Amino acid sequence: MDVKTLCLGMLSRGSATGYEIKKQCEKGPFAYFYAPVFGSIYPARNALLNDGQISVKEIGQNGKPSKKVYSISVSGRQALIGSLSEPPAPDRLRSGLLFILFFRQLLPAGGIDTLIGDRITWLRHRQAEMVFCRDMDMPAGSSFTLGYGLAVYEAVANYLENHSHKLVGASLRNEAASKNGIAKTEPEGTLS
Amino acid sequence: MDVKTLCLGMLSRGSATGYEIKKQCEKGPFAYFYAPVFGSIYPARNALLNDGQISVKEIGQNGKPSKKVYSISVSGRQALIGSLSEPPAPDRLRSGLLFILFFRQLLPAGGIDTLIGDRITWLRHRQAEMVFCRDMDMPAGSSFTLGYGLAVYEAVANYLENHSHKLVGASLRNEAASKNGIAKTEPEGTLS
DNA sequence: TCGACATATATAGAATTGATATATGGTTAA
DNA sequence: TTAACCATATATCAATTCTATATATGTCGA
Repeated sequence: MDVKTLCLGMLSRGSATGYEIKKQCEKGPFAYFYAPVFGSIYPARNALLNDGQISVKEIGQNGKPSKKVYSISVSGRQALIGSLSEPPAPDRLRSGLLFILFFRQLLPAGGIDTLIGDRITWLRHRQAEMVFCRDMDMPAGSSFTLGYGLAVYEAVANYLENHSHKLVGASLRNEAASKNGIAKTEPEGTLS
Repeated sequence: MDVKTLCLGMLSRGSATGYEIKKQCEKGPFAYFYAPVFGSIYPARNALLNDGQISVKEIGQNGKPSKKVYSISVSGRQALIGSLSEPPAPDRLRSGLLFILFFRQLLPAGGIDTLIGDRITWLRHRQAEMVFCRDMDMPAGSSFTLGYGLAVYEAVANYLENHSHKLVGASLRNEAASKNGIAKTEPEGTLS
């Protein structure tokens, strides 16, 4: 699913500006699975316009910069259905937090609990937003992906809450040991 | 965490070829959070070599194409620690499967259960691989991220197993209704 | 009234992906 | 047996996507 397909998907639910497409990607049932940046959305939207898969209607807003409201065309809807019919690419994730936690033993112990605590706060906040919109009237696909995102956030928040003490404890022990010149208390972890 | 930092992280655990870096990213406790492609790893590795953050030793393998084994340098280790000390960027996810399921009402009902079933099979397979390597001796950071990945896979597999029937049911009802010319049985779902 | 934030668009340069190419040896199915 | 396929190993290029930045205006609170 590339950015062009994502834009078609958003516009299949109703006409919108590029700005609105981006904002819709960041919240509600759509929030969990992909949120491209403006630098991706605007060029993709232009390409779709050139291909005739969407049309535009400019709306002046007395003084304010004018909106450009885009609508999906028949050929755009066909292209969307074509993309949806292809087998999905594997999910792609990049987590900077997990990278840091993985290499925790290279860092001083302080700050790791804050890092994890901040993430838990963020996750709980998102959950609250998502639960709020769960009550709304929506198609089965939307509520399914919303529930999926909620399930992941719940699992991650619980995991962090229940297991962070091990990580923090290991860091403190490691730090104390190295200060006293004692050999490290845990294995290296090498490429096998 | 960019690809250069990822390479430094992998090499901090022991010397390796570019090929080995990629393979290590795909399995074990590292598997869950990022796996760049060769096209990212080789250029990143070249840049690190030019910067003096890694060094190389070419090893001929009678007949076979020769290996280039890379090792992290002191400045590379410092750069890694510097990157690890910066606050992490937010996690980034792109899920083609969720995109398809979200727009399920645009597709024929057939095939959705297969799509979900295949994903469950894949998740259970990965879980088995990860549980296998959980028994090994590893630092606290590795077992923490391994457990994190396992928790997410478990939550997702369970969610798919317990909720896919709703999605498939809605699809079948929708399809039957549209064949009979009856108005659709579920809301549109528009941009608010 | 000054700074921060939301609405709205846009682009250039950097980073990353996807597809493809090369080469060899081992395994597997026709 | 021989062709097809997979694992090891490297590399590059075009297309895609991200990061950072720029512009413009209205609103809201300090």
